[in-house]
Amino acid sequence: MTKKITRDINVYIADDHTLFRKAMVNLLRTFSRVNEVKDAENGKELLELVKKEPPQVVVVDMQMPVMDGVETCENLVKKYPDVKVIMLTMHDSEKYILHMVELGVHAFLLKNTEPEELEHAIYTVHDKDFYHNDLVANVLRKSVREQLEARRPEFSNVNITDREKEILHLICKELTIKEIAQRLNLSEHTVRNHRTNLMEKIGAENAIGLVRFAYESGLIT
Amino acid sequence: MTKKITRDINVYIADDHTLFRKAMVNLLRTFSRVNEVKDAENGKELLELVKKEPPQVVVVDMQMPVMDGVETCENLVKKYPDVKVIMLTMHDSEKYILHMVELGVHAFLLKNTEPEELEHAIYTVHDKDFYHNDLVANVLRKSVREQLEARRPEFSNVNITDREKEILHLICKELTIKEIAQRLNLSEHTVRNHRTNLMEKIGAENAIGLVRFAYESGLIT
DNA sequence: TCCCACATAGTAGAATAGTACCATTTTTAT
DNA sequence: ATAAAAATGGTACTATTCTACTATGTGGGA
Repeated sequence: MTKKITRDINVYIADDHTLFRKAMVNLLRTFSRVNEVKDAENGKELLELVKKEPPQVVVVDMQMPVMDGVETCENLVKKYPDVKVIMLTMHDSEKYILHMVELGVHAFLLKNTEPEELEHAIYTVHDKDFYHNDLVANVLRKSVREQLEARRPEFSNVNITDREKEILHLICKELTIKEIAQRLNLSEHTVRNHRTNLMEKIGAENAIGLVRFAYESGLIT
Repeated sequence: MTKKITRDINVYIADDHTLFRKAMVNLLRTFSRVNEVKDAENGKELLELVKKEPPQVVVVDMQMPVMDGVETCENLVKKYPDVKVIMLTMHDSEKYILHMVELGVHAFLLKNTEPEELEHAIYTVHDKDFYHNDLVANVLRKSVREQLEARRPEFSNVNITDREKEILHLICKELTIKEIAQRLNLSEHTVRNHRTNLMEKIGAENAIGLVRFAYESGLIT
């Protein structure tokens, strides 16, 4: 049986920088298994292209005006579950990557990767659904392990008392000071003082900052 | 500069089946970078060996009497954080793998993998801390995605406009209405209306609820 | 073309949050 | 036992949020 490489993958690319985008189009066309290549200036254009004729793979820049990669990805995975999404980015920050994986991105590549890796990624997402490079794999592993840490409610830096912690929880539940005071059988003054002290300790400008802290420190999940 | 392969890795193996264990010892000795190889019948014996002279890598069978791989692993990563642990198993069940990663295992291999993969895994955990094969990577990814599903069933169908999203982001940054209005060159009234509409859509009692939504829906990470 | 969603802007008043202090009692740690 | 930290309650004031409406221009979809 002869081994014949077929051009079996259509790839669309979305990036707002024309020069980069056109260069990518040319590069993609040199990949042996890539068949048709189309390009879009932003996520919105890309969605229109996909609507007309869904490709096997799309390559999306995360930073775009009009409709950025995140939003585009959300739409794509929801409406076209068979289209594999490869996200390109300059940020290797953990937050972004984790969020992208949660959304359902099939590969996550930094813009300084070698063309060979992109080619490999395209074939892998097409054949096996997901391309695992070390970048993503390390983030995932760290996340899973940190979850374990987060399960025991200890704060890293700031020393928050039990009472403060209790009140912070209730604040995060959208309770007002009055409601918290009632629930805990305390004076409103007391609750307000606790909240003020919390803001002081955490360095928050307002209650919003408290909630942010609660989420980011893992107190709330 | 000449490239010389040094035998720089000591490997200990723990498995209760003598035949398999001894065969593994022989196999390990054929690996070009493996230096000393010692073997143990169970986790307890292994820990004693490690205590005397910590190796770079240990290979542990998950199913063992006396002290099984899980318990052994817990002990090892706690007391000897520099020793890399490769877990061997017959089960590819998700639960096991996730748990092992949480505990801090550095590689997870099925017993039917090729010797070459074991060799590669040993070098990788030694040089880069963690060996990511598809088995583990897929489990991790699935876990991360399932978490997302678990924490937002009801938030999915809210339709938030671009402007609202933009303002929600700024609210989460602890900006007041006044500050947001200034930054976006809008009337304070407009910003307030957007926020009110957001609260309506989301079903929030106050700004706290908006921030919660932003975090729990993954808008903010 | 007509309608609707969206973004924009407004008024006015009630409710709540936030600032800046101080005082007392209880618990905890040295 | 004594000092420190935490929890409680207070006054007085200002700032901001929240509610409940109305209204206009614009762009996209049926």
